[in-house]
Amino acid sequence: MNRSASDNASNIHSSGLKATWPRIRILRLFQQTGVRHLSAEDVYRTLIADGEEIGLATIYRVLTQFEQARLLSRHHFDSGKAMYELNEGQHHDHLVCVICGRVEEFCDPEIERLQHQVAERRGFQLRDHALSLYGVCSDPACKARNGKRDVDD
Amino acid sequence: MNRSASDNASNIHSSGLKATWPRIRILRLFQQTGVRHLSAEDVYRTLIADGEEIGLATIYRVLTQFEQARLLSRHHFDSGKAMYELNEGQHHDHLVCVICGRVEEFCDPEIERLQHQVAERRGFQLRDHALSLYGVCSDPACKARNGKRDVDD
DNA sequence: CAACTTAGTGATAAGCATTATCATTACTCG
DNA sequence: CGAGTAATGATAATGCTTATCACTAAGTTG
Repeated sequence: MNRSASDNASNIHSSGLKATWPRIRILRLFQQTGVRHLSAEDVYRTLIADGEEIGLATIYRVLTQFEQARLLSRHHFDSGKAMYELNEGQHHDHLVCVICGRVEEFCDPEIERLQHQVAERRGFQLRDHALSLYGVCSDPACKARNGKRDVDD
Repeated sequence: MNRSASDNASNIHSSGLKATWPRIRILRLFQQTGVRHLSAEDVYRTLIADGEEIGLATIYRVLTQFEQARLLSRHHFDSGKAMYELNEGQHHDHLVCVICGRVEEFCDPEIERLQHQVAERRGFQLRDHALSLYGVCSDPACKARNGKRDVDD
């Protein structure tokens, strides 16, 4: 726990940020194995529940800084709230369960290739891309609560 | 203009909604060739500029109803505000210019197929999917104002 | 190591897109 | 046409996020 704190300190430092307790605690939370995708509110509630004293404003500020520093990446799914995850280099896309909200990741090189092809054909210089699939995940509880509608495509 | 108004009236009617002036005006705006993708604010400002008397609350209400009636479809790009476009049946994805905000559409059956394949493999029952490519469009003005960073993938 | 300089924190207010409320108005159908 | 109900629009409220600002703490210098 102290070891990972110092690791984080250097990570944070090398991004040009001071290694303060709130930043270390936030980064550590994302490094813990468990749920990979967290909203600002999620982070806030988790840390408060852990007995930490931290303000919501700090959470938002630090998440933004970490995103700019490329320590985290931000995604906007359909929920209206931004979700953050640890940036571990390789790009990937998301499957979002419309029932339980769980997020799975996937990586399909062929889709990536086709995306670049489309952009090139249209004369777009690609900067970023986001692919999200929404559906009912494999959890039996979600399948059970599954309503009427099916694929929209 | 009157002809299209009555066309709209029946469109709206067959969705189980009363054919009121605000609804007719909003639908007509989307049917006019021109910019296909509009935010609630865009719709509001355009109608006000046209001398119409309409409230912003009505815009939001009607856009939501039209989306549920499948007359329009809604997209969340990175801007934070929802964009609406006329729903003409076939699914497509979007290229969004990060400089001028223009939205182009594309349709790639192979990407669609691969998306379904991914969902199936993960045991997801697909409901919806959204693919947006962000980049600098082919407009010379946008290319000129193009900064440093390149593809992130 | 102590004073210093500046960045960081947290409570709270403000901002922006969107939704809810509610009295007034306008469709529709008989 | 007139009753009944749905729709409108002004405004208040909500939810997420960013800005403000006095105070605290990190890192630095003498």
